Amino acid sequence: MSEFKRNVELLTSSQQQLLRVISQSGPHSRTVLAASMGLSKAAMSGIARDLIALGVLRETETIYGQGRPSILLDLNPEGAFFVGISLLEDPAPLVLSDFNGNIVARQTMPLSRDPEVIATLISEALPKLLAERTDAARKLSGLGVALSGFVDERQESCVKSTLLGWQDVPLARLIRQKTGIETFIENDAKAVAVSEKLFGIARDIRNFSVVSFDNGIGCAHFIGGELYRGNHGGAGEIAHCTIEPNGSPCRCGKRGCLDTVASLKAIKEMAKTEGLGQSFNWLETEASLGNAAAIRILHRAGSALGLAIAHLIQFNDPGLILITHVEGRFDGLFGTVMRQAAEANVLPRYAGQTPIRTQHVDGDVWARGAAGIAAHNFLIGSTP
Amino acid sequence: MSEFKRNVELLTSSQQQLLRVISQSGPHSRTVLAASMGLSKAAMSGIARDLIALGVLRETETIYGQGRPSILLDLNPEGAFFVGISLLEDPAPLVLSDFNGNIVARQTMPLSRDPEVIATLISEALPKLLAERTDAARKLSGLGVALSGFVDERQESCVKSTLLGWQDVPLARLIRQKTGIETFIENDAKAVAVSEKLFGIARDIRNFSVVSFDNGIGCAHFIGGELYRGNHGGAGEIAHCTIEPNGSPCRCGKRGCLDTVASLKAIKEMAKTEGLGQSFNWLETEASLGNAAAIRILHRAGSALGLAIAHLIQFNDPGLILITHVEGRFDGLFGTVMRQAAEANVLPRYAGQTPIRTQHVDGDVWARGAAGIAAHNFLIGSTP
DNA sequence: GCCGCTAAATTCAGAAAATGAACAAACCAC
DNA sequence: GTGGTTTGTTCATTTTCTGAATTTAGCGGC
Repeated sequence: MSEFKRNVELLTSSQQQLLRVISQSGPHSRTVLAASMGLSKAAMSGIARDLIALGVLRETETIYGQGRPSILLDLNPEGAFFVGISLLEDPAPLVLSDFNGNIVARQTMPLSRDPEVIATLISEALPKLLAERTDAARKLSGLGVALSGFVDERQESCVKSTLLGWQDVPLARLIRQKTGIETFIENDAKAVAVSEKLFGIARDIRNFSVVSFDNGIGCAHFIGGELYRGNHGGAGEIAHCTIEPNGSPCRCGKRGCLDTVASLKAIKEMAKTEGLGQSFNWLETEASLGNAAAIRILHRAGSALGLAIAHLIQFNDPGLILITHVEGRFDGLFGTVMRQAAEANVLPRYAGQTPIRTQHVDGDVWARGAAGIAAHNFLIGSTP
Repeated sequence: MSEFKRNVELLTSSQQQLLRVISQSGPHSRTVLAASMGLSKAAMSGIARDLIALGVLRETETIYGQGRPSILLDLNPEGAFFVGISLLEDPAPLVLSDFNGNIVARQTMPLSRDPEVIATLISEALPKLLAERTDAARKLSGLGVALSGFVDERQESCVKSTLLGWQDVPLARLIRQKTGIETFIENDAKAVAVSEKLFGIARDIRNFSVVSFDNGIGCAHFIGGELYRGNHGGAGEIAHCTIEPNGSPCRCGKRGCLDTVASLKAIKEMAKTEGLGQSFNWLETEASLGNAAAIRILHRAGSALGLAIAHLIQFNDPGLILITHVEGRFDGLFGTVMRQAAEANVLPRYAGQTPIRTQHVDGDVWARGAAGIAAHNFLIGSTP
């Protein structure tokens, strides 16, 4: 299966640096890029020419100003392709993604809890996935896997996954051995953040945090244009920050975690114990009709999430908070209270300074994010 | 006065990169450094030779293993000198610091609120400071100023300082014009963090946070070996995170900020309203003797600080939390409660994983930190 | 105490990459 | 058009980096 392996070492360190700068700061002209890399225009000219010839970069927009117009250089969406796999669903989706995050092929495979079996299933599903786009297969440059749990700093081993029942499973190595493709694994929320940085709304923002709102609450930070994983790979674990001191017990062993109040799962459970319907949207509708219990639940959840986001802003001063969600809505009571709580609990001089965006995403976020992890390593991981 | 200006441009970008890597990751052998910079041992050999000849680097420890022993390369403390000035005290201290943070000369000057006057006072005090060590004066490579307030991302202008009554004051430019020395200004807590990274306990830790416990509570993060300033220069503002929802009003306009409960000033004020002595150490003594009011105050403050630190750990997963303090103690009730609260409010699997160290520092921290800011820019700021 | 063994650091010719200055290209404003 | 302005390219020169061989400095076994 090693015919899919692409030789990344063909790129010089300057070429890699250029890709890194573009992926971190967005498209720019040769002159700007040269300056920001500390190189001469002459050098940049040659590097850009080579990367365009290789099909990795391309010229996009032309910016007209005083003198000769400048031509923006950007990653060529067709320049490299990545496979992304999500282990959060059964069947597990496999996607083939280009450099813009467009999904050009899609497959599924059964989910297993046995790492060896997963590696085998992937290596069996890959030919089917790649058969749809043989041109992309030749430019395949990496494979990423998103899972729920903690991943070590090398993005190689799953340190702990409650969902999968794993502890210290070197999944990336197993898959790399079976497929011959450069493989990295990552926590689900971090994968989504990478995907938003490379493909989404956060393209040219160097510092931002993504909060993924789902049955659990995940979070990941980009700092200085790179994914910040923390010293033990645990950066962004806002779900278990104490938001209601002496609140309800959490499955983590503490009390009053954000997860027990504001996650979709918690909201649904609170609704259930109040004898209300278990759909988030139904709750929102009831709240808008004046149902006191629904209002109470959504208000409590929204304030909790808003307070956590306020802490995030106070602590890290990001340029953007991006809340992604598959289910649910942020245009009702929950979203309004969340925004109000966030505004009310940051320093007044910072209130309104940090945009909080919410974004509805489809069910392929995790797989697309996993592909993003591979792309991020292709771009950033190559030269530290 | 430009005879003090040192030409940094004499260093090639590889030389600067080497200094940066050493300052971020601590001393290492040539072979390790070559690998981590992606260079050949041959290239490293030459670069190291040149920097040693320039007096910027030096060989320190010899590590014996299998084969030829490796020799660690480290910054030469005598390789560059920096001036640091603190605008937090009156009179304002000026220190001349070497690359190890050793203060080799010290002066004071009167404090003013007029930026022009400050620049003039500095340019007048400098010759006195440098006269004590003419050898160091020749190697002077930068000047840093620490102040209480917000500083812009270029470390050039003070965006806002309540203490000094400033708004958008381009202090660094003024000082640079008067003295001819490369000048940077910085927030007090961030300056302390830089100083601990370059000179202190956090030398070879890439990700850590410093909490400065004083009349106010400051905080700054190092991420990826570099000071993280945040998108508006506000990263680390933990003092105004809401720790007691609907708590006492804070001077910032919100309620229940950490600052209103756990700062030295807040503790003293709470003691005052309870009719107790106003010294922190006295409170600790009383608490140990069973004084209920003293216990209550210290317990409340300690839990609040501990909770904020737990959030910090959950959000950013740093490799170290370093609490610096000039006054006060952390070996009594306050410190114990703080540690317990911090442990109790992080994910159980992370509890105990993040060391929390407390460190008593002398009154020159701010000035030394300011010198560190200059050194940090000399090392890191040169090539982004 | 000598002989391999290992790994760090150095040397040096050849290869690779970056520079600088001059130049071509593309647009705006008048 | 024509002058002004800024981007991007070309190419000989200079700087920097690499690769392989070599030297250096200790370790361990006998």
